Amino acid sequence: MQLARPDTASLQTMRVSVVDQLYATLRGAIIDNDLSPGARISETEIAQHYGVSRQPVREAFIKLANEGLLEIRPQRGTFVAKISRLAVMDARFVREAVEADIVKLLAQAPEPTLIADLRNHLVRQRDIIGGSARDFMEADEAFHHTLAAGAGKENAWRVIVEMKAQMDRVRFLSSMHFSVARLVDQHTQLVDAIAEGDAGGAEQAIRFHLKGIQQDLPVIEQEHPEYFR
Amino acid sequence: MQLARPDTASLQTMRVSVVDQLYATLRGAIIDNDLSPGARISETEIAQHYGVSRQPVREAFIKLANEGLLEIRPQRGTFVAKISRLAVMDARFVREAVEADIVKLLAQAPEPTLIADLRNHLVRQRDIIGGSARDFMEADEAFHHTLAAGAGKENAWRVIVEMKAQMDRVRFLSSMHFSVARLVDQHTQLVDAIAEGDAGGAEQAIRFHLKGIQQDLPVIEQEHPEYFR
DNA sequence: TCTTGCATACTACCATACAAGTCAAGAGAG
DNA sequence: CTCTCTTGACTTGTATGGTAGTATGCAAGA
Repeated sequence: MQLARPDTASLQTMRVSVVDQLYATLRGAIIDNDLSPGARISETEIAQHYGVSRQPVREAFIKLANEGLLEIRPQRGTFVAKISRLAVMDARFVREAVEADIVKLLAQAPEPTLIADLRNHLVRQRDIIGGSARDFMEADEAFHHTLAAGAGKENAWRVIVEMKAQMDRVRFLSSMHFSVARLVDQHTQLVDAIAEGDAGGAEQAIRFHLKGIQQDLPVIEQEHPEYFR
Repeated sequence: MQLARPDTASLQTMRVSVVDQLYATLRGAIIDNDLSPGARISETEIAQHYGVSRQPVREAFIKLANEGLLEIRPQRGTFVAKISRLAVMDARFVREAVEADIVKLLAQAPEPTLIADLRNHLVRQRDIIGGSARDFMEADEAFHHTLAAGAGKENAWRVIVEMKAQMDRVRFLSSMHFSVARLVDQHTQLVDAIAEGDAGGAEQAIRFHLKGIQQDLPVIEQEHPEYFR
């Protein structure tokens, strides 16, 4: 993975600060387990690797630490945060609470254009069945984002994205376990309930859907105990 | 407000980094409206004021910007974020969703020690009636924190704290409007419902309680339009 | 064998210097 | 007077140097 160098970067890309590029790159690497929980990384090392100074690296580190993805131990080093069972479960809890209220809102006043949009997502998701886990995770994120955006809760979506980061690390590790088809079925039930204006059914569907990780977590913890705190 | 200087700081206080001290100080100043929405602040200015270099100030700024309390405009300046009606409403929405699920959990298995703890909070809150708004806001925060902690959702509480920051700025401005007695009554109804194991009642109580800001917001926006985006 | 002291090589934290973008005031031309 | 351009004083972004705290390995001693 190569970060755009100042000299090679054109004027357009200069709009995005070095910090933001580093942040996005490192965040993706952590979630995709390219940087494994517990791994040690240093400001100097990353700075040299991408050909930038230590300062923007440091600031990217701070952002990731705020998100719970890095652990900065003063004068000791910086490490990819090990997965905390409690942190994942709490993230799941928050996400369920927020998304439940979102789909209730949607079901109380179903908009045909939104329903159509969601059904398009479902079609795309079915195409992915049997494909790569990475592709499905992206499609899944787009689907849930559409739900939040449809309810006019873009700011709430930001919260969910933060929570998702914790969960997605587990998701990625468990990508060989979960059945994409089953998840798409759950999405379908959710959309159906929203379309019918069945707020209770929609709430039940999303809550059940988001409880899925509760089954994966213990399995992953047993398979990769070194990734857990 | 004076930041501890390195030479005066004893060995114990050295544990807290300059960044964290600045962050806490500035955050409080913003919420208390000492730094008003739209106000311009610069890294250099703050650094000189507290006798530190620009770097820790900058990092504190970044943290506050991530929280939506500052707006950093590259090469232009840094400003206290104006209050966004949508951001406040979304923060309220997220908070209601999360706290609703928390109190449902509590009501499903009421713990006598927690109930007693909550009732102690209520007593203290009644003592504050007629007192300063600042005192009540602290007591209110402690009460809601006890709810989250009682459900074992400390990580969820962190999310709420972030959301609260947006709301508290409005709260502080509207402190001459709201009736502390009414809020304490709502807290009492909530605790009663939890104690009785009435999950539905507890949920209804917290949702109603947290909708209060919806009445304050338009009033504040009319009184201080310059604070809003 | 185990402990203790110390040299050494790291680390992140903070200070400082430089670079680059923004904006407004003012000089100068029309 | 009005418009344009330039200049310079800001701003934040990035680079680099210095400092104190921490881990580690080794040597000396119990």
